[in-house]
Amino acid sequence: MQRMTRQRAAVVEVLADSEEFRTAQQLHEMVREQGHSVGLATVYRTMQAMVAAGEVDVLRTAEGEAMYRRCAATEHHHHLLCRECGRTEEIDAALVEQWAESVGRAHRFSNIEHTAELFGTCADCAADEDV
Amino acid sequence: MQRMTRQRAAVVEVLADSEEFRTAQQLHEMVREQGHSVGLATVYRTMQAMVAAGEVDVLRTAEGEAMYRRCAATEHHHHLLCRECGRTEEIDAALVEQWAESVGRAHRFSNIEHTAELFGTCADCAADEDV
DNA sequence: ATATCACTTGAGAATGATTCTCATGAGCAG
DNA sequence: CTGCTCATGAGAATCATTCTCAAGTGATAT
Repeated sequence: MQRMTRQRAAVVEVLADSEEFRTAQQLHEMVREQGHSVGLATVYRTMQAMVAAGEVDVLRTAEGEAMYRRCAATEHHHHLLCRECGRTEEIDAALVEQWAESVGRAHRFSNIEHTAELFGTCADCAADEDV
Repeated sequence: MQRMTRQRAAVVEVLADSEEFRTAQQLHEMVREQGHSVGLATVYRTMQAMVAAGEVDVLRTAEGEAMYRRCAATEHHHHLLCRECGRTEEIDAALVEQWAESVGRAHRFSNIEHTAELFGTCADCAADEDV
Protein backbone atom coordinates (compact mmCIF):
# COMPACT_ATOMS: atom_id res chain seq x y z
CA MET A 1 0.00 0.00 0.00
CA GLN A 2 3.07 2.18 0.33
CA ARG A 3 3.31 4.76 -2.42
CA MET A 4 6.73 5.87 -3.46
CA THR A 5 6.88 9.58 -3.10
CA ARG A 6 9.63 12.12 -3.51
CA GLN A 7 9.62 12.70 0.25
CA ARG A 8 9.76 9.11 1.26
CA ALA A 9 12.58 8.53 -1.19
CA ALA A 10 14.53 11.43 0.28
CA VAL A 11 14.20 10.10 3.81
CA VAL A 12 15.11 6.58 2.82
CA GLU A 13 18.14 7.87 0.97
CA VAL A 14 19.45 9.87 3.89
CA LEU A 15 18.93 6.91 6.13
CA ALA A 16 20.72 4.66 3.70
CA ASP A 17 23.72 6.98 3.63
CA SER A 18 23.98 7.07 7.37
CA GLU A 19 25.87 4.42 9.25
CA GLU A 20 24.72 5.54 12.65
CA PHE A 21 21.56 5.95 14.63
CA ARG A 22 19.76 9.25 14.05
CA THR A 23 16.86 10.93 15.70
CA ALA A 24 13.88 11.92 13.58
CA GLN A 25 14.90 15.53 14.01
CA GLN A 26 18.40 14.82 12.70
CA LEU A 27 17.03 12.98 9.71
CA HIS A 28 14.73 15.88 9.02
CA GLU A 29 17.60 18.33 9.05
CA MET A 30 19.77 16.08 6.92
CA VAL A 31 17.05 15.79 4.32
CA ARG A 32 16.71 19.53 4.00
CA GLU A 33 20.48 19.92 3.80
CA GLN A 34 20.25 17.71 0.74
CA GLY A 35 18.05 20.36 -0.72
CA HIS A 36 14.81 18.47 -0.38
CA SER A 37 11.86 19.89 1.43
CA VAL A 38 10.16 17.38 3.67
CA GLY A 39 7.93 17.94 6.64
CA LEU A 40 8.91 16.69 10.05
CA ALA A 41 5.64 14.83 10.32
CA THR A 42 6.50 12.92 7.19
CA VAL A 43 9.82 11.86 8.62
CA TYR A 44 8.05 10.50 11.67
CA ARG A 45 5.45 8.77 9.56
CA THR A 46 8.07 7.20 7.33
CA MET A 47 10.02 5.96 10.33
CA GLN A 48 6.92 4.46 11.89
CA ALA A 49 6.14 2.63 8.69
CA MET A 50 9.66 1.33 8.31
CA VAL A 51 9.83 0.18 11.90
CA ALA A 52 6.58 -1.68 11.43
CA ALA A 53 7.98 -3.24 8.28
CA GLY A 54 11.14 -4.26 10.13
CA GLU A 55 13.30 -2.21 7.81
CA VAL A 56 14.86 -0.07 10.50
CA ASP A 57 16.04 -0.53 14.06
CA VAL A 58 14.84 1.75 16.82
CA LEU A 59 16.36 2.35 20.17
CA ARG A 60 15.75 4.83 22.94
CA THR A 61 18.40 7.03 24.47
CA ALA A 62 18.57 7.29 28.23
CA GLU A 63 16.46 10.43 27.86
CA GLY A 64 13.74 8.52 26.06
CA GLU A 65 14.38 9.88 22.60
CA ALA A 66 13.91 7.51 19.69
CA MET A 67 16.75 6.90 17.26
CA TYR A 68 16.55 5.09 13.93
CA ARG A 69 18.98 3.26 11.75
CA ARG A 70 18.70 1.21 8.63
CA CYS A 71 18.93 -2.43 9.38
CA ALA A 72 20.36 -5.02 7.07
CA ALA A 73 19.93 -7.97 9.36
CA THR A 74 16.39 -9.11 9.66
CA GLU A 75 17.08 -11.20 12.73
CA HIS A 76 16.86 -9.81 16.18
CA HIS A 77 20.08 -8.28 17.45
CA HIS A 78 21.53 -5.63 19.74
CA HIS A 79 23.84 -2.64 19.54
CA LEU A 80 26.90 -1.09 21.05
CA LEU A 81 26.74 2.65 20.63
CA CYS A 82 29.51 5.21 21.14
CA ARG A 83 28.10 7.99 23.22
CA GLU A 84 30.56 10.50 21.76
CA CYS A 85 30.35 10.00 18.03
CA GLY A 86 27.30 7.78 17.64
CA ARG A 87 29.25 5.04 15.96
CA THR A 88 27.38 1.79 16.17
CA GLU A 89 28.44 -1.82 16.26
CA GLU A 90 25.88 -4.46 15.59
CA ILE A 91 26.42 -7.28 18.00
CA ASP A 92 25.33 -10.82 18.11
CA ALA A 93 23.84 -11.71 21.42
CA ALA A 94 22.78 -15.29 21.39
CA LEU A 95 23.86 -15.26 25.01
CA VAL A 96 21.32 -12.59 25.85
CA GLU A 97 18.54 -14.39 24.06
CA GLN A 98 19.24 -17.50 26.03
CA TRP A 99 19.48 -15.57 29.23
CA ALA A 100 16.16 -13.85 28.58
CA GLU A 101 14.46 -17.13 27.84
CA SER A 102 15.79 -18.95 30.84
CA VAL A 103 15.10 -16.13 33.27
CA GLY A 104 11.60 -15.86 31.88
CA ARG A 105 11.02 -19.57 32.28
CA ALA A 106 12.42 -19.57 35.78
CA HIS A 107 9.86 -16.98 36.80
CA ARG A 108 7.08 -18.64 34.85
CA PHE A 109 6.64 -15.71 32.50
CA SER A 110 5.60 -16.35 28.95
CA ASN A 111 5.90 -14.41 25.77
CA ILE A 112 9.22 -12.87 26.74
CA GLU A 113 10.55 -9.79 25.02
CA HIS A 114 13.63 -7.89 25.98
CA THR A 115 15.64 -4.81 25.37
CA ALA A 116 19.37 -4.59 25.76
CA GLU A 117 21.71 -1.91 24.53
CA LEU A 118 25.28 -1.09 25.34
CA PHE A 119 26.75 2.39 25.48
CA GLY A 120 30.40 3.24 25.73
CA THR A 121 33.21 5.36 24.39
CA CYS A 122 34.88 3.99 21.29
CA ALA A 123 38.64 3.75 20.95
CA ASP A 124 38.87 6.80 18.66
CA CYS A 125 36.90 9.05 20.94
CA ALA A 126 38.75 7.85 24.00
CA ALA A 127 41.99 8.82 22.22
CA ASP A 128 40.67 12.29 21.44
CA GLU A 129 39.94 12.94 25.07
CA ASP A 130 43.54 12.49 26.08
CA VAL A 131 44.56 15.63 24.17
CA MET B 1 21.31 18.44 52.29
CA GLN B 2 17.92 16.84 51.68
CA ARG B 3 15.23 18.33 53.91
CA MET B 4 12.39 16.13 55.00
CA THR B 5 9.21 17.83 53.99
CA ARG B 6 5.59 16.80 54.14
CA GLN B 7 5.53 16.45 50.37
CA ARG B 8 8.65 14.41 50.08
CA ALA B 9 7.41 12.12 52.85
CA ALA B 10 4.11 11.60 51.04
CA VAL B 11 5.85 10.64 47.82
CA VAL B 12 8.27 8.34 49.56
CA GLU B 13 5.41 6.65 51.37
CA VAL B 14 3.38 6.00 48.27
CA LEU B 15 6.46 4.62 46.60
CA ALA B 16 7.17 2.42 49.59
CA ASP B 17 3.66 0.98 49.49
CA SER B 18 3.93 0.14 45.84
CA GLU B 19 5.49 -3.08 44.71
CA GLU B 20 5.52 -2.16 41.06
CA PHE B 21 6.99 0.41 38.76
CA ARG B 22 5.00 3.63 38.50
CA THR B 23 5.22 6.64 36.28
CA ALA B 24 5.63 10.05 37.88
CA GLN B 25 2.07 10.83 36.86
CA GLN B 26 0.75 7.74 38.60
CA LEU B 27 2.65 8.54 41.75
CA HIS B 28 1.27 12.03 41.67
CA GLU B 29 -2.27 10.76 41.43
CA MET B 30 -1.73 8.19 44.16
CA VAL B 31 -0.40 10.84 46.49
CA ARG B 32 -3.45 13.00 46.07
CA GLU B 33 -5.73 10.00 46.53
CA GLN B 34 -4.09 9.66 49.90
CA GLY B 35 -5.39 13.12 50.62
CA HIS B 36 -2.08 14.91 50.36
CA SER B 37 -1.60 17.81 48.04
CA VAL B 38 1.68 17.65 46.18
CA GLY B 39 2.67 19.32 42.96
CA LEU B 40 3.64 17.26 39.97
CA ALA B 41 6.91 19.12 39.74
CA THR B 42 7.74 18.01 43.24
CA VAL B 43 7.13 14.40 42.37
CA TYR B 44 9.54 14.72 39.48
CA ARG B 45 12.09 16.50 41.63
CA THR B 46 11.84 13.88 44.33
CA MET B 47 12.26 11.08 41.85
CA GLN B 48 15.29 12.77 40.32
CA ALA B 49 16.88 13.11 43.72
CA MET B 50 16.15 9.52 44.65
CA VAL B 51 17.47 8.21 41.39
CA ALA B 52 20.65 10.20 41.91
CA ALA B 53 20.91 8.79 45.40
CA GLY B 54 20.40 5.28 44.10
CA GLU B 55 17.29 4.80 46.18
CA VAL B 56 14.99 4.02 43.28
CA ASP B 57 15.22 2.19 40.00
CA VAL B 58 14.21 3.79 36.75
CA LEU B 59 13.34 2.17 33.51
CA ARG B 60 11.85 3.39 30.27
CA THR B 61 8.82 1.91 28.64
CA ALA B 62 8.91 1.24 24.93
CA GLU B 63 7.23 4.61 24.50
CA GLY B 64 10.03 6.38 26.32
CA GLU B 65 8.16 7.09 29.52
CA ALA B 66 10.10 6.84 32.77
CA MET B 67 8.90 4.53 35.54
CA TYR B 68 10.15 4.43 39.09
CA ARG B 69 10.23 1.84 41.81
CA ARG B 70 11.77 1.67 45.24
CA CYS B 71 14.89 -0.35 45.23
CA ALA B 72 16.17 -2.35 48.12
CA ALA B 73 19.26 -3.65 46.44
CA THR B 74 21.97 -1.09 46.05
CA GLU B 75 23.86 -3.13 43.50
CA HIS B 76 23.18 -2.90 39.84
CA HIS B 77 20.49 -5.28 38.61
CA HIS B 78 17.76 -5.77 36.05
CA HIS B 79 14.05 -6.45 35.91
CA LEU B 80 11.46 -8.76 34.52
CA LEU B 81 8.20 -6.89 34.19
CA CYS B 82 4.75 -8.31 33.52
CA ARG B 83 3.20 -6.27 30.78
CA GLU B 84 -0.32 -7.07 31.98
CA CYS B 85 -0.24 -6.37 35.71
CA GLY B 86 3.03 -4.56 36.16
CA ARG B 87 4.36 -7.14 38.56
CA THR B 88 8.11 -6.96 38.76
CA GLU B 89 10.78 -9.48 39.49
CA GLU B 90 14.21 -8.27 40.37
CA ILE B 91 16.73 -10.43 38.63
CA ASP B 92 20.36 -11.03 39.07
CA ALA B 93 22.24 -10.72 35.86
CA ALA B 94 25.88 -11.35 36.47
CA LEU B 95 25.79 -12.96 33.06
CA VAL B 96 24.70 -9.74 31.42
CA GLU B 97 27.36 -7.73 33.21
CA GLN B 98 30.03 -10.07 31.96
CA TRP B 99 28.59 -10.08 28.50
CA ALA B 100 28.52 -6.28 28.39
CA GLU B 101 32.10 -6.04 29.55
CA SER B 102 33.44 -8.59 27.14
CA VAL B 103 31.55 -7.24 24.14
CA GLY B 104 32.77 -3.77 25.01
CA ARG B 105 36.35 -4.94 25.27
CA ALA B 106 36.12 -6.87 22.04
CA HIS B 107 35.15 -3.69 20.23
CA ARG B 108 37.67 -1.57 22.13
CA PHE B 109 35.01 0.54 23.76
CA SER B 110 35.63 1.85 27.25
CA ASN B 111 33.40 3.04 30.02
CA ILE B 112 30.64 0.60 29.16
CA GLU B 113 27.12 1.09 30.42
CA HIS B 114 24.15 -0.97 29.49
CA THR B 115 20.42 -1.27 29.73
CA ALA B 116 18.56 -4.55 29.75
CA GLU B 117 15.00 -5.21 30.71
CA LEU B 118 12.73 -8.15 30.16
CA PHE B 119 9.01 -7.95 29.51
CA GLY B 120 6.60 -10.83 29.53
CA THR B 121 3.29 -12.14 30.76
CA CYS B 122 3.37 -13.61 34.23
CA ALA B 123 1.79 -16.97 35.05
CA ASP B 124 -1.26 -15.41 36.71
CA CYS B 125 -2.05 -13.10 33.81
CA ALA B 126 -1.48 -15.86 31.30
CA ALA B 127 -4.03 -17.96 33.18
CA ASP B 128 -6.57 -15.12 33.11
CA GLU B 129 -6.35 -14.93 29.35
CA ASP B 130 -7.48 -18.53 28.90
CA VAL B 131 -10.90 -17.68 30.28
C1' DA C 1 10.49 29.71 71.51
C1' DT C 2 12.35 32.95 67.69
C1' DA C 3 14.66 34.72 64.16
C1' DT C 4 17.19 33.51 60.18
C1' DC C 5 18.10 31.81 55.74
C1' DA C 6 18.87 28.64 52.39
C1' DC C 7 16.43 25.05 50.45
C1' DT C 8 11.47 23.63 48.86
C1' DT C 9 7.33 24.06 46.90
C1' DG C 10 3.56 24.79 43.46
C1' DA C 11 1.16 26.85 39.64
C1' DG C 12 1.74 27.68 35.43
C1' DA C 13 4.77 28.68 31.63
C1' DA C 14 8.24 26.64 28.74
C1' DT C 15 10.37 23.01 26.30
C1' DG C 16 10.94 19.10 23.31
C1' DA C 17 9.51 15.09 21.11
C1' DT C 18 5.90 13.11 18.84
C1' DT C 19 1.16 12.86 16.95
C1' DC C 20 -2.93 14.69 14.93
C1' DT C 21 -5.86 17.59 11.74
C1' DC C 22 -7.39 18.70 7.52
C1' DA C 23 -7.12 21.08 3.30
C1' DT C 24 -4.29 20.40 -0.66
C1' DG C 25 -1.26 17.63 -3.62
C1' DA C 26 0.12 13.69 -6.21
C1' DG C 27 0.96 8.33 -7.07
C1' DC C 28 -1.02 4.86 -9.80
C1' DA C 29 -4.64 1.76 -11.82
C1' DG C 30 -7.79 1.72 -15.58
C1' DC D 1 -5.75 11.42 -19.16
C1' DT D 2 -9.14 10.78 -14.97
C1' DG D 3 -10.30 9.78 -10.73
C1' DC D 4 -9.81 7.87 -6.41
C1' DT D 5 -7.23 7.33 -2.50
C1' DC D 6 -3.51 7.78 0.05
C1' DA D 7 0.38 11.05 1.27
C1' DT D 8 1.91 15.51 2.60
C1' DG D 9 2.87 19.70 5.40
C1' DA D 10 2.00 23.57 8.44
C1' DG D 11 0.62 24.28 12.51
C1' DA D 12 -2.13 22.91 16.39
C1' DA D 13 -2.47 19.50 19.90
C1' DT D 14 -0.71 16.25 23.21
C1' DC D 15 2.30 14.39 26.70
C1' DA D 16 6.05 13.97 29.61
C1' DT D 17 9.24 16.57 31.77
C1' DT D 18 11.70 20.78 33.25
C1' DC D 19 11.97 25.55 34.45
C1' DT D 20 10.66 29.99 36.82
C1' DC D 21 10.04 32.60 40.67
C1' DA D 22 7.39 34.29 44.39
C1' DA D 23 5.90 32.49 48.67
C1' DG D 24 6.49 28.89 52.22
C1' DT D 25 8.99 26.20 55.66
C1' DG D 26 12.68 22.94 57.64
C1' DA D 27 16.83 23.16 60.39
C1' DT D 28 19.88 25.70 63.27
C1' DA D 29 21.75 29.07 66.18
C1' DT D 30 20.28 32.25 69.61
